[in-house]
Parts: sequence; structure tokens; C-alpha cells
Amino acid sequence: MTVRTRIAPSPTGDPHVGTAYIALFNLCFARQHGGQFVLRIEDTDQQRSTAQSEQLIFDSLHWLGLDWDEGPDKGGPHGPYRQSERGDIYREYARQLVDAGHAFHCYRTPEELEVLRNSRREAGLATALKPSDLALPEAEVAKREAEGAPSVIRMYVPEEGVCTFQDRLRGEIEIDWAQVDAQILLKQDGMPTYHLANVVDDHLMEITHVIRGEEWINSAPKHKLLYEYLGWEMPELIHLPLLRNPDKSKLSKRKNPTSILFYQRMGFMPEALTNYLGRMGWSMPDESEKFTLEQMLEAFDIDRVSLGGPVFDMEKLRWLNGCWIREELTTEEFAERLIKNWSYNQEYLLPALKHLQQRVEIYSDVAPAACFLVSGMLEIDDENFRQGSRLELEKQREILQFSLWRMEDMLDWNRDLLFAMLKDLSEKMDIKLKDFLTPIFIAIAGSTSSFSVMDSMEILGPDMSRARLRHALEALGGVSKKAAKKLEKAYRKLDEGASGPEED
RNA sequence: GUCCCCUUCGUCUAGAGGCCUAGGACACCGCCCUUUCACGGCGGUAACAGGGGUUCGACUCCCCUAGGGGACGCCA
Repeated sequence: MTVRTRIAPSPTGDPHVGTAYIALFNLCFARQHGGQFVLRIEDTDQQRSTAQSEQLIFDSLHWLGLDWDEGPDKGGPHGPYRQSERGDIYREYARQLVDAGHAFHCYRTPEELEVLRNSRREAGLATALKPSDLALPEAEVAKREAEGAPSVIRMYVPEEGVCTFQDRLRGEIEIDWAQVDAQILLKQDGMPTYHLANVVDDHLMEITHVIRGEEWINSAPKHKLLYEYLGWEMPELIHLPLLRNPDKSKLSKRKNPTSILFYQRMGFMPEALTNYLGRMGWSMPDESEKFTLEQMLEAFDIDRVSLGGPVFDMEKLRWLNGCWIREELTTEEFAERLIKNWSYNQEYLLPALKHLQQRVEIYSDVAPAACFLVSGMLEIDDENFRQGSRLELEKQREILQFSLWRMEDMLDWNRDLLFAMLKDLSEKMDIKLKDFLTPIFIAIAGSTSSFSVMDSMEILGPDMSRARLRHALEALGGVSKKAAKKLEKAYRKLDEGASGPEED
């Protein structure tokens, strides 16, 4: 038996707590049945995955104690994909599907697709495009083919009827084939989409159980059909509920810190975070709150998963972490964690001390000046911004939001890049750098009287820095949906090159 | 708009037809302990979304409604 956790690196590489959540349940399930737990990176989109972002995820899972099996003959964390030259194994399977009449070349342009979808929606139908919608007259196909027009390979799906499949936790699920579109299997660039890669990889890696997030339920029919087309056995499906924001929407960084690195920087114990994730949608048979991964492994039972989407509650996580600190560590171990595993050490503080040395007079000046570097969220409110800057709050909010969006796009993180980015932004917004930086100082250091804010951000790291800006935005009364729209528009106007705020 | 999933205190959850006067935990409130604050101890407020069935009996099974979430990409 083998289960795998799918890893989808984001461009900025934030290892998401949701990934760890899924990984934890995969791990427990596999171990309980004496099976293997492997990782697989989904990176058929060439833009997303970098060695750096992958490493961040590996490190985070390892930090949490969620160690995976290598599965040496199954392609390791990268799956078969990395063993093939730019996806040629998928092209081979796609070709087979075409030959067998299960898939077809499609010459439709994006514009045509748009029109087709809109007309279906207006007619009150599902937006899924069926093979019959996509069909072009033979002459037109021949013409486009002769012109060398770009094409993709799509799978045939039934035009009507229902698809029935089993979910371990929910039982039988029925989805009308009318809801399922003729999914693209091979993109114009010859790379597979997730759906094809997923099925092929799972098969080649001999995956027997798929434990994934609820958001995948609707794609299950496509996957089931592909297994049938290819004559392979489909793994058992187990869809876990999604972690939620306090407002019940899917956990997102806009509303909640989602990066494991953030929790690391905040000073949570990995044992406590793993413990807490184990309490999301699951409970020990004796209902104990605090337990180790080993204890969870021992008592685990996938069928005890509850299906309501659990709200990730940092208050309770803090309490739990407090229990771990008080009950599981000797004072010596506590000290060791702070020093060796966290921030109270030379390596972390040296860059700051270089600056502080120039501006303190006695040793005891250091702690107050460096306090923000070892703090979590700072206690600030709109008064801090009102008094600290001569810009209007509205403008300050704009600066913080735009800077945050820019920071969310940054692949690398260091003082020089930050400086270049902020300087550029200040020029585009036509604000003097000094005034521009003021609200950022307050957000990052809690006051304007601090050393270089770029260095501070480099030390704090991307996750804590972004979290502080978000926190500051909240302190300024938050950004309403309407205001966000307006800000986004203004942001895009700054330059065409920016991709704009990124979704999770 | 179309479809899918979900629904027990504010939050995480226990609950597999009678054990439920619905239990535990976080948060909140009170008291005790204590030189302060925490920790700890004790106690309190607080929930089966609504309506129909099935049944001797429903939090538990079925149906409808409502609410929440998700999916509808040459993203994953």
C-alpha cells in the first residue's frame, strides 16, 4: 500500500499548513496499514516549481516530523515526471488515448472557448464544454491543421448520464457528466495538465489510496474515466475537509497566516503545530487534546475524520503550544530550543547588532531596540500611524498594501532586492522615499525610530514581514472588499509588468 | 448561473436509535491558590440550523428547505 501527498509549490514557495495537514493524514494512514508515505511534486507548470521552493516544503515537513519514504523505484518526491524528458511519458500516454479514440486534438482558440462558455452559462447550462461543443467542421480542422495552428489534446467524456464514484468518508457520490468538460490532457506546449499527470504518476508510483482535499471531489469523474481508458485500477479516494479561515472560507493568506515558516518564526513548537493539525477534523478516541505524532499514529483511524470544515484557530494553537512548553520541556530544553532552534542566537541577531552597535550607548539599550525582532505581532493601532507619519492614513494604507503585494511576488528575499523594490514603488507612487518608508517602519518595527527597515525585513524573513504588513493593514481598520478593488486597479496602473495580487 | 460537499456551544470536537438532564477542550465570566502576573484547581454562561417523515423511541436513519463551503482554466 502506498499513499502520496501532492505538493504544489507556489512561486514564492510558501509551504502551506494545508499541505502539512494533508501530509499528516496521509502519513498516519500509511503507517497504520504498514504502507509507504511518499511525496510528489506537481510541477507540470514550469513556472511554479523551483528547487528552492521545493526545498522549503521538504524542510517544513521535516521540521514538523512528517518524514516521508523515499520510494526509490518510484521516482522519489518528484514522481516519474522528473525521470522523463520534459513530459515525454505523458505525451506517449496521450498519443495512446488518441489512437484508442479516447482523446482528440482540439484546435479551438481561447477566444472561441470564451464565447462557448459564456453562451452556455447564459443558457443556464453548466459551463463545462463537451466534445460536441468543441467539434469543428472537418474542413476547418484540416485547414487549421494545415496552417500549423496550435492544438491541445482533450479527453472524450460522455455527453450525458451520471458518473458514480466512492469516497471513503462520504460514500457514493454522483456527478452528472454534463458537468464535466472535455478536459485538456496535453497543453499547447506539450506538457500535461495536472489531471493526466496525476493519473499517470499515481499509477506508475503504485498509489493505492489518495487522500486529498475536498476541492478535488469535482475532478474525480475525469480521473475515474482516465483510469478506465487506460485500463488501470483507480486508487481508493478519501477527501479530507478543507481548513478554514474564521469566516469559514478556505484557509487563505489574506485572512490568516498560512505559511509553516510563519509559525516557525512566531515560535511555535513543531510538535504542537503537528498536534494541532491532528485535531482538525479528527480526535483521539479518548478525546485527549495533547498528543505526540507517535500517539496519533498508534490511535489513528481515517474513518473517524469528521467532515465539517474546521476553522484554524490560532488562539487554541497558542494554548496547546503553551502546554507543550510547560509540560514537555525541562527549563534547560526550553533554553536550548530558544537558542539553538529559534532566534536567541548570534546567527540570527548578528546582522542587527551590526546596526545597533552604531546607535546604542550601553548594553541595556540593545534589548528595547531589538525587541521587535523576537516579537510576534506588534501591538500597534491607527494612532501609531497618525502620529508617526505626516501622510494621510489612506495613503499609508495604500503604501502598505502595494508593498505587500510586491512582497508576495518576490522570489528571493534580501535587503538589496527589498530596497530596489520599495524605491521603485515609491517613485511610481510619486512619494518621497522617506515618507514612503514611514508606515513600513511602523508596521515592521512598531516605531519610526529604528535601524534600516530593509535589514529588519531581511532578518525577520518574508513570512513574518508580510504578516506584519497585513497586521498593520488590519490595525488601520482593514481593507474592505470595495476598497481592495479600487486599490487593485490603482496597483495595476502603476505598471503593466506587475502581475497584481496573487491568489493562494 | 450549473453542479458537488457539509451543518452539535463563538471555535475544535464526543456522539454509530434508548447510556443525552447532549460530554470534553479553547475563548469568556466568577471563585480558590498566590506578594503581582501567569500556571493550576473548582464552578458558570453557551449547541443538536428549520420543517416533515420512519420508529415504542431520533443528535443519530430518510426527504425537503435554509445556511455555509467548494468546483466549474492550456493552475494545481
